[in-house]
Amino acid sequence: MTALHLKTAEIEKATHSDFFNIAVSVDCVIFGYAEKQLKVLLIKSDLEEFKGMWSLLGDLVRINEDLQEAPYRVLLDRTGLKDVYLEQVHTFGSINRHPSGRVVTTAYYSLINLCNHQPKQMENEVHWHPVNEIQKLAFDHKLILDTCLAQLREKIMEHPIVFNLLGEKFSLRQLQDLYEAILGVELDRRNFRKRITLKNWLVDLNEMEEDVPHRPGKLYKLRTQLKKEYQVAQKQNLEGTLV
Amino acid sequence: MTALHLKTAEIEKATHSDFFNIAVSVDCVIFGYAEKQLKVLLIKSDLEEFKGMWSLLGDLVRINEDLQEAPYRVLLDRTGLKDVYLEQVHTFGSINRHPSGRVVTTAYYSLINLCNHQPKQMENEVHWHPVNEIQKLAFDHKLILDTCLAQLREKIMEHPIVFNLLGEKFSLRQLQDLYEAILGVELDRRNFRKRITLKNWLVDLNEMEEDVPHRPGKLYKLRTQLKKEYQVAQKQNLEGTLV
DNA sequence: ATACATTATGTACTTTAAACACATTATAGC
DNA sequence: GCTATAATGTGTTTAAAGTACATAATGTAT
Repeated sequence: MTALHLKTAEIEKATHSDFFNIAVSVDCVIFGYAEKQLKVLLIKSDLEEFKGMWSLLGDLVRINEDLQEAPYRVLLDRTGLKDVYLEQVHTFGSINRHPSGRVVTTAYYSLINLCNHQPKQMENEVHWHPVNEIQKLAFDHKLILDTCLAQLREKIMEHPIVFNLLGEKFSLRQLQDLYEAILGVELDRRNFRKRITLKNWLVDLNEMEEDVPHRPGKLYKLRTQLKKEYQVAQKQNLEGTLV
Repeated sequence: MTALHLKTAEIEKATHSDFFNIAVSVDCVIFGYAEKQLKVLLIKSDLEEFKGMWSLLGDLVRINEDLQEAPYRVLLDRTGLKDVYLEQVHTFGSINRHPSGRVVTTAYYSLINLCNHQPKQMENEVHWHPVNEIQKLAFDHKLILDTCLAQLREKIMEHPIVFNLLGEKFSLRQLQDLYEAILGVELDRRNFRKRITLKNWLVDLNEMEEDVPHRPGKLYKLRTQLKKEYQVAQKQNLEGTLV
């Protein structure tokens, strides 16, 4: 008879470490976008075994918080961002994935608007890294990053989620640059425009780009309806620095 | 400073229950196919709180096994099947999802050939249930089932995985019945044939159905190449009862 | 033999995707 | 101011894939 089929009274009598012998953590692949590059927020690992290497932001799940709330807490603590877009991707649980003990970790990726949020990010050895320049990371975090990136790539053509990486207003060129940065391929400008406009995700703002060294493009925003559904207002920043 | 950033020496000094206070389990949504219905293998819950209700097959992850091995062990123990097709879907970790304590569970679905494997299944209050007749289950298992079914539905048109639910040889009608059972919709026979044959998944065996009360259809099998990639030989049964 | 059910195959129409051409509107240099 | 340049905005053409629907072929049952 296995532990899960014990009755409550029995499970309480059992030795604590019989059941609670694996730690549970979350790791966040925090994606940002700047300089036409997809970036990920990393922290210097302070474990001896991974001295000098970079790792994802993560933490143990607390006894009094839901699993799905843990990544929100990690993001709030480390970046000051609230209500970001988060998606669970996969749970990694190889025996020796963490040198300090048995830790099973659930990976989430999040999409945040890098432009609006510079202040808190540089503290504590936390830095943005271009995704395609990352060769290896501490723990199994490179695998986790690759898994999250693959899932992100699969999702972006069907669901309007990349707008979490952009400002409120953007041109189609900016949007295409973003898609190209994520997918790692070049896209045909005319076909891209057609695919996007057919999805009816965007609203033409009847405004033009300003201060660009070429012919200004029209500005668009994500439809309000979809914004509610797929995009999360970054309240903290909206009430502060944002337009 | 959080636990994950403690150095190894420090983590060992800390109280055990500071870190290992959440149990980790796996739950398996075991899909089978019979009588033109998609079925799932369930067990009678023996927890007081869910007396008389059905639940998924699951177990705590052991300290000396990888997370991804745990569902294989559960399937081997409960059904006797080895090398089945398994896919991780999602991890559920709400605080109160398990009445006996804090348990985070990772859900997997598996596809097994129900025809080849009758012997061990009936022991221990384990039964097959038609998926579309299931109203509620113990714990959050109905949510887990729905999540796995949704993921299965998304995957089957792009990846040749449903063949794990069928025997070696099958007619296009049998294959269509299976797709209809999984998707819960009726499909046009002629268009279905076209879509499947365009994918180049099948090999025409130049054999016909036998003992059917109508005109026999051609028999096909999954291409060997794909079988290696997506389908796992059910060794135990292949060496025993199977053709 | 005939009626009937099921398999097997084909055709026309629509939608989607890919490759490519051209006109428009701004900046920059002269 | 004029022109070259570079980016934006809008097409067309062609092929591929998806949908709706029709017909012929092959078996069983009466």
